[in-house]
Amino acid sequence: MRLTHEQFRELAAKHGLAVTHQRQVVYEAVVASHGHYAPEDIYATVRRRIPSISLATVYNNLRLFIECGMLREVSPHAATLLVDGNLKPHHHVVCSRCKSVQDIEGEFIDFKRLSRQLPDGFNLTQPLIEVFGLCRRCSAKK
Amino acid sequence: MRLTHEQFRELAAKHGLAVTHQRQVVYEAVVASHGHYAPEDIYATVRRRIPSISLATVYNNLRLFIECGMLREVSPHAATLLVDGNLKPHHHVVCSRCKSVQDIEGEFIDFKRLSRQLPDGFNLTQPLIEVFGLCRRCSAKK
DNA sequence: GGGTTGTTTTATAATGATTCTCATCCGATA
DNA sequence: TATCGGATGAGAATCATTATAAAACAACCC
Repeated sequence: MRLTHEQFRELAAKHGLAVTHQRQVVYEAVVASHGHYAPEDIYATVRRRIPSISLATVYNNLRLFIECGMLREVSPHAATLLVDGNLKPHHHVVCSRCKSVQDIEGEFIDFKRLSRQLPDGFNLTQPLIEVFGLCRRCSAKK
Repeated sequence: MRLTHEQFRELAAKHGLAVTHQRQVVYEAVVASHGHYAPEDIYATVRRRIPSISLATVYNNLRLFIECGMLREVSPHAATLLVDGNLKPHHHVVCSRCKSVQDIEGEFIDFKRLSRQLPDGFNLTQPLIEVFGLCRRCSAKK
Protein backbone atom coordinates (compact mmCIF):
# COMPACT_ATOMS: atom_id res chain seq x y z
CA MET A 1 0.00 0.00 0.00
CA ARG A 2 1.29 3.42 -0.97
CA LEU A 3 -0.35 6.40 0.67
CA THR A 4 -0.62 9.62 -1.24
CA HIS A 5 0.32 12.79 0.53
CA GLU A 6 -3.38 13.64 0.64
CA GLN A 7 -4.37 10.36 2.23
CA PHE A 8 -1.79 10.71 4.94
CA ARG A 9 -2.75 14.32 5.53
CA GLU A 10 -6.31 13.21 6.23
CA LEU A 11 -5.25 10.43 8.56
CA ALA A 12 -3.03 12.79 10.50
CA ALA A 13 -5.73 15.43 10.74
CA LYS A 14 -8.16 12.86 12.10
CA HIS A 15 -5.76 12.08 14.93
CA GLY A 16 -4.54 15.61 15.47
CA LEU A 17 -1.00 15.04 14.30
CA ALA A 18 1.10 17.52 12.39
CA VAL A 19 2.11 16.32 8.95
CA THR A 20 5.81 15.95 8.40
CA HIS A 21 7.71 14.19 5.68
CA GLN A 22 9.35 11.86 8.21
CA ARG A 23 6.00 10.87 9.64
CA GLN A 24 4.55 10.05 6.30
CA VAL A 25 7.50 7.93 5.27
CA VAL A 26 7.67 6.07 8.59
CA TYR A 27 3.97 5.33 8.53
CA GLU A 28 4.09 4.13 4.97
CA ALA A 29 7.04 1.90 5.69
CA VAL A 30 5.11 0.08 8.39
CA VAL A 31 1.83 -0.21 6.58
CA ALA A 32 3.47 -1.26 3.32
CA SER A 33 5.23 -4.09 5.09
CA HIS A 34 2.71 -6.64 6.17
CA GLY A 35 4.62 -8.31 8.94
CA HIS A 36 6.00 -7.66 12.37
CA TYR A 37 8.97 -5.34 12.49
CA ALA A 38 11.24 -3.78 15.07
CA PRO A 39 12.11 -0.08 15.11
CA GLU A 40 15.55 -0.87 13.71
CA ASP A 41 13.98 -2.56 10.70
CA ILE A 42 11.73 0.39 10.03
CA TYR A 43 14.70 2.70 10.46
CA ALA A 44 16.67 0.76 7.84
CA THR A 45 13.77 0.92 5.40
CA VAL A 46 13.05 4.59 5.93
CA ARG A 47 16.70 5.54 5.53
CA ARG A 48 16.55 4.54 1.92
CA ARG A 49 14.18 7.43 1.38
CA ILE A 50 15.41 9.83 4.06
CA PRO A 51 19.07 9.06 4.69
CA SER A 52 19.36 11.75 7.35
CA ILE A 53 16.51 10.51 9.53
CA SER A 54 17.30 9.86 13.17
CA LEU A 55 16.50 6.63 14.95
CA ALA A 56 14.87 8.68 17.70
CA THR A 57 12.41 10.06 15.18
CA VAL A 58 11.43 6.57 14.17
CA TYR A 59 10.85 5.64 17.80
CA ASN A 60 8.93 8.82 18.55
CA ASN A 61 6.63 8.41 15.62
CA LEU A 62 6.02 4.71 16.09
CA ARG A 63 5.00 5.38 19.67
CA LEU A 64 2.77 8.18 18.51
CA PHE A 65 1.07 6.07 15.87
CA ILE A 66 0.51 3.28 18.37
CA GLU A 67 -0.91 5.64 20.97
CA CYS A 68 -3.46 7.11 18.64
CA GLY A 69 -4.42 3.75 17.22
CA MET A 70 -3.00 4.17 13.73
CA LEU A 71 -0.77 1.12 14.27
CA ARG A 72 -0.87 -1.97 16.40
CA GLU A 73 1.84 -3.13 18.72
CA VAL A 74 2.70 -6.82 18.88
CA SER A 75 2.78 -8.18 22.43
CA PRO A 76 2.15 -4.91 24.17
CA HIS A 77 4.12 -5.52 27.31
CA ALA A 78 6.37 -4.06 29.90
CA ALA A 79 9.85 -3.93 28.40
CA THR A 80 10.98 -6.40 31.01
CA LEU A 81 10.81 -10.09 31.69
CA LEU A 82 7.94 -11.11 33.94
CA VAL A 83 7.69 -14.51 35.51
CA ASP A 84 4.49 -16.06 36.66
CA GLY A 85 4.33 -17.83 39.99
CA ASN A 86 0.89 -19.31 39.36
CA LEU A 87 1.43 -22.90 38.29
CA LYS A 88 -2.20 -23.72 37.60
CA PRO A 89 -3.30 -23.52 33.95
CA HIS A 90 -4.72 -20.09 33.29
CA HIS A 91 -4.70 -17.25 30.83
CA HIS A 92 -3.81 -13.57 30.99
CA VAL A 93 -5.59 -10.31 30.45
CA VAL A 94 -3.13 -7.55 29.65
CA CYS A 95 -3.73 -3.82 29.50
CA SER A 96 -2.28 -2.41 26.31
CA ARG A 97 -1.63 0.91 27.95
CA CYS A 98 -0.36 0.33 31.48
CA LYS A 99 0.81 -3.23 30.81
CA SER A 100 -0.81 -4.62 33.94
CA VAL A 101 -1.46 -8.36 33.87
CA GLN A 102 -4.31 -10.24 35.50
CA ASP A 103 -5.06 -13.94 35.53
CA ILE A 104 -8.26 -15.40 34.14
CA GLU A 105 -9.56 -18.93 33.92
CA GLY A 106 -12.39 -20.47 32.00
CA GLU A 107 -13.03 -22.22 28.72
CA PHE A 108 -13.56 -19.50 26.18
CA ILE A 109 -11.46 -20.91 23.37
CA ASP A 110 -12.90 -23.14 20.67
CA PHE A 111 -9.84 -25.31 20.21
CA LYS A 112 -11.29 -27.10 17.21
CA ARG A 113 -11.65 -23.87 15.30
CA LEU A 114 -8.37 -22.54 16.58
CA SER A 115 -6.52 -25.65 15.43
CA ARG A 116 -7.87 -25.17 11.95
CA GLN A 117 -6.27 -21.71 11.83
CA LEU A 118 -2.94 -22.62 13.35
CA PRO A 119 0.11 -22.62 11.09
CA ASP A 120 1.19 -26.05 9.99
CA GLY A 121 3.09 -27.87 12.70
CA PHE A 122 2.40 -25.33 15.42
CA ASN A 123 2.38 -27.11 18.74
CA LEU A 124 -0.21 -26.06 21.28
CA THR A 125 0.72 -28.48 24.03
CA GLN A 126 0.35 -26.01 26.86
CA PRO A 127 -1.92 -23.38 25.43
CA LEU A 128 -1.42 -19.97 26.94
CA ILE A 129 -3.54 -17.15 25.71
CA GLU A 130 -3.24 -13.45 26.30
CA VAL A 131 -6.12 -11.12 25.70
CA PHE A 132 -5.30 -7.46 25.22
CA GLY A 133 -7.49 -4.47 25.91
CA LEU A 134 -7.74 -1.56 28.31
CA CYS A 135 -8.02 -2.07 32.05
CA ARG A 136 -10.67 -0.22 34.01
CA ARG A 137 -8.33 2.52 35.13
CA CYS A 138 -6.93 3.20 31.65
CA SER A 139 -10.38 3.11 30.07
CA ALA A 140 -11.52 5.75 32.50
CA LYS A 141 -8.57 8.02 31.76
CA LYS A 142 -9.54 8.04 28.10
CA MET B 1 3.71 -22.46 49.12
CA ARG B 2 6.95 -23.45 50.77
CA LEU B 3 8.97 -26.18 49.09
CA THR B 4 10.95 -28.51 51.23
CA HIS B 5 14.47 -29.25 50.20
CA GLU B 6 13.25 -32.71 49.19
CA GLN B 7 10.49 -31.42 46.94
CA PHE B 8 12.82 -29.10 45.13
CA ARG B 9 15.43 -31.83 44.79
CA GLU B 10 12.86 -34.00 43.01
CA LEU B 11 11.75 -31.21 40.69
CA ALA B 12 15.33 -30.43 39.77
CA ALA B 13 16.18 -34.06 39.17
CA LYS B 14 13.19 -34.41 36.87
CA HIS B 15 14.53 -31.57 34.74
CA GLY B 16 18.19 -32.47 35.02
CA LEU B 17 19.21 -29.43 37.04
CA ALA B 18 21.81 -29.42 39.78
CA VAL B 19 20.45 -28.48 43.18
CA THR B 20 21.91 -25.36 44.70
CA HIS B 21 20.77 -23.25 47.56
CA GLN B 22 20.37 -20.23 45.30
CA ARG B 23 18.20 -22.16 42.89
CA GLN B 24 15.91 -23.39 45.58
CA VAL B 25 15.44 -19.97 47.09
CA VAL B 26 14.85 -18.28 43.73
CA TYR B 27 12.34 -20.88 42.67
CA GLU B 28 10.51 -20.67 45.97
CA ALA B 29 10.37 -16.91 45.79
CA VAL B 30 8.57 -17.05 42.46
CA VAL B 31 6.19 -19.84 43.29
CA ALA B 32 5.36 -18.40 46.68
CA SER B 33 4.38 -15.12 45.08
CA HIS B 34 1.26 -15.61 43.05
CA GLY B 35 1.59 -12.71 40.70
CA HIS B 36 3.72 -11.41 37.87
CA TYR B 37 7.15 -10.24 38.86
CA ALA B 38 10.25 -8.85 37.24
CA PRO B 39 13.75 -10.19 37.92
CA GLU B 40 14.51 -7.17 40.09
CA ASP B 41 11.54 -7.99 42.32
CA ILE B 42 12.64 -11.58 42.73
CA TYR B 43 16.15 -10.34 43.41
CA ALA B 44 14.91 -8.09 46.20
CA THR B 45 12.94 -10.92 47.76
CA VAL B 46 15.71 -13.46 47.52
CA ARG B 47 18.27 -11.10 49.00
CA ARG B 48 16.45 -11.22 52.28
CA ARG B 49 17.45 -14.86 52.54
CA ILE B 50 20.76 -14.77 50.60
CA PRO B 51 22.17 -11.24 50.88
CA SER B 52 25.20 -12.10 48.77
CA ILE B 53 23.28 -13.42 45.76
CA SER B 54 24.05 -11.83 42.42
CA LEU B 55 21.45 -10.38 40.11
CA ALA B 56 23.01 -12.41 37.31
CA THR B 57 22.28 -15.59 39.22
CA VAL B 58 18.65 -14.62 39.50
CA TYR B 59 18.49 -13.98 35.75
CA ASN B 60 20.32 -17.19 34.93
CA ASN B 61 18.05 -19.31 37.03
CA LEU B 62 14.83 -17.69 35.96
CA ARG B 63 15.77 -18.31 32.35
CA LEU B 64 16.64 -21.88 33.19
CA PHE B 65 13.36 -22.51 34.98
CA ILE B 66 11.43 -21.02 32.09
CA GLU B 67 13.29 -23.07 29.52
CA CYS B 68 12.61 -26.34 31.23
CA GLY B 69 9.00 -25.49 31.91
CA MET B 70 9.19 -25.11 35.68
CA LEU B 71 7.96 -21.51 35.38
CA ARG B 72 5.92 -19.56 32.93
CA GLU B 73 6.93 -16.33 31.29
CA VAL B 74 4.38 -13.57 30.86
CA SER B 75 4.17 -12.29 27.29
CA PRO B 76 6.99 -14.38 25.91
CA HIS B 77 8.28 -12.16 23.17
CA ALA B 78 11.30 -10.60 21.66
CA ALA B 79 12.63 -8.04 24.13
CA THR B 80 11.93 -5.37 21.59
CA LEU B 81 9.03 -3.37 20.32
CA LEU B 82 7.34 -4.85 17.27
CA VAL B 83 4.85 -2.97 15.19
CA ASP B 84 2.24 -4.58 13.03
CA GLY B 85 1.51 -3.20 9.60
CA ASN B 86 -1.56 -5.36 9.08
CA LEU B 87 -4.53 -3.13 9.74
CA LYS B 88 -7.21 -5.77 9.34
CA PRO B 89 -8.53 -7.34 12.57
CA HIS B 90 -6.57 -10.48 13.29
CA HIS B 91 -4.83 -12.39 16.05
CA HIS B 92 -1.33 -13.65 16.62
CA VAL B 93 0.33 -16.98 17.12
CA VAL B 94 3.63 -16.60 18.93
CA CYS B 95 6.36 -19.16 19.42
CA SER B 96 7.43 -19.19 23.05
CA ARG B 97 10.91 -20.24 22.12
CA CYS B 98 11.99 -18.36 19.00
CA LYS B 99 9.45 -15.54 19.45
CA SER B 100 8.31 -15.65 15.84
CA VAL B 101 4.89 -14.15 15.22
CA GLN B 102 2.33 -15.22 12.65
CA ASP B 103 -1.09 -13.83 11.91
CA ILE B 104 -4.26 -15.86 12.19
CA GLU B 105 -7.87 -15.03 11.57
CA GLY B 106 -11.06 -16.80 12.46
CA GLU B 107 -13.64 -16.84 15.19
CA PHE B 108 -12.29 -19.14 17.85
CA ILE B 109 -13.12 -17.04 20.89
CA ASP B 110 -16.39 -17.36 22.75
CA PHE B 111 -16.72 -13.72 23.67
CA LYS B 112 -19.72 -14.34 25.89
CA ARG B 113 -17.75 -16.67 28.10
CA LEU B 114 -14.67 -14.53 27.93
CA SER B 115 -16.60 -11.45 29.04
CA ARG B 116 -17.78 -13.32 32.10
CA GLN B 117 -14.16 -13.92 33.12
CA LEU B 118 -12.85 -10.45 32.42
CA PRO B 119 -11.91 -8.24 35.35
CA ASP B 120 -14.48 -5.63 36.18
CA GLY B 121 -14.33 -2.67 33.81
CA PHE B 122 -11.86 -4.25 31.41
CA ASN B 123 -12.46 -2.85 27.97
CA LEU B 124 -12.22 -5.20 25.03
CA THR B 125 -13.01 -2.72 22.29
CA GLN B 126 -10.39 -3.92 19.87
CA PRO B 127 -9.72 -7.45 21.01
CA LEU B 128 -6.30 -8.75 20.17
CA ILE B 129 -5.47 -12.24 21.23
CA GLU B 130 -2.12 -13.94 21.27
CA VAL B 131 -1.83 -17.69 21.41
CA PHE B 132 1.47 -19.09 22.60
CA GLY B 133 3.02 -22.43 21.78
CA LEU B 134 5.90 -23.87 19.83
CA CYS B 135 6.31 -23.29 16.11
CA ARG B 136 7.03 -26.19 13.81
CA ARG B 137 10.74 -25.61 13.72
CA CYS B 138 11.11 -25.30 17.50
CA SER B 139 8.89 -28.33 18.09
CA ALA B 140 11.15 -30.37 15.83
CA LYS B 141 14.31 -29.28 17.62
CA LYS B 142 12.89 -30.60 20.88
C1' DG C 1 3.89 35.40 0.68
C1' DG C 2 6.45 36.68 5.33
C1' DG C 3 6.70 36.55 10.33
C1' DT C 4 5.64 34.13 14.72
C1' DT C 5 5.02 30.33 17.74
C1' DG C 6 5.10 25.91 19.24
C1' DT C 7 6.18 21.35 17.62
C1' DT C 8 9.40 18.18 15.38
C1' DT C 9 13.79 16.63 14.16
C1' DT C 10 18.56 15.58 14.81
C1' DA C 11 22.65 14.09 17.23
C1' DT C 12 24.17 12.50 21.14
C1' DA C 13 24.17 11.46 25.92
C1' DA C 14 21.85 8.90 29.43
C1' DT C 15 19.26 5.20 31.20
C1' DG C 16 17.67 0.58 32.18
C1' DA C 17 17.37 -4.21 31.39
C1' DT C 18 19.88 -8.09 30.32
C1' DT C 19 23.91 -10.77 29.10
C1' DC C 20 28.83 -11.72 29.19
C1' DT C 21 33.32 -12.66 31.30
C1' DC C 22 36.15 -14.83 34.23
C1' DA C 23 37.99 -15.93 38.61
C1' DT C 24 36.29 -18.42 42.46
C1' DC C 25 33.38 -21.68 44.65
C1' DC C 26 30.67 -25.70 45.32
C1' DG C 27 27.83 -30.01 44.33
C1' DA C 28 28.00 -34.54 42.46
C1' DT C 29 30.35 -38.54 41.84
C1' DA C 30 33.91 -42.02 42.62
C1' DT D 1 38.09 -37.05 50.49
C1' DA D 2 39.79 -35.64 45.87
C1' DT D 3 38.39 -34.38 41.43
C1' DC D 4 35.85 -32.13 37.82
C1' DG D 5 32.39 -29.61 35.61
C1' DG D 6 28.99 -26.66 36.33
C1' DA D 7 27.26 -22.58 39.27
C1' DT D 8 28.04 -18.23 41.38
C1' DG D 9 29.47 -13.32 42.16
C1' DA D 10 31.14 -8.86 40.70
C1' DG D 11 31.43 -5.89 37.45
C1' DA D 12 31.99 -4.74 32.60
C1' DA D 13 29.69 -4.84 28.21
C1' DT D 14 25.78 -4.74 25.24
C1' DC D 15 21.39 -3.60 23.45
C1' DA D 16 17.03 -1.23 23.20
C1' DT D 17 14.94 2.81 24.37
C1' DT D 18 14.34 7.51 26.19
C1' DA D 19 15.92 12.20 27.39
C1' DT D 20 18.10 16.59 26.18
C1' DA D 21 18.96 20.67 23.81
C1' DA D 22 19.85 23.25 19.73
C1' DA D 23 18.40 23.83 14.98
C1' DA D 24 14.68 23.20 11.53
C1' DC D 25 10.06 23.16 10.28
C1' DA D 26 4.64 23.10 10.05
C1' DA D 27 0.66 25.63 11.13
C1' DC D 28 -1.45 29.72 11.73
C1' DC D 29 -2.15 34.67 11.29
C1' DC D 30 -1.59 38.88 9.03
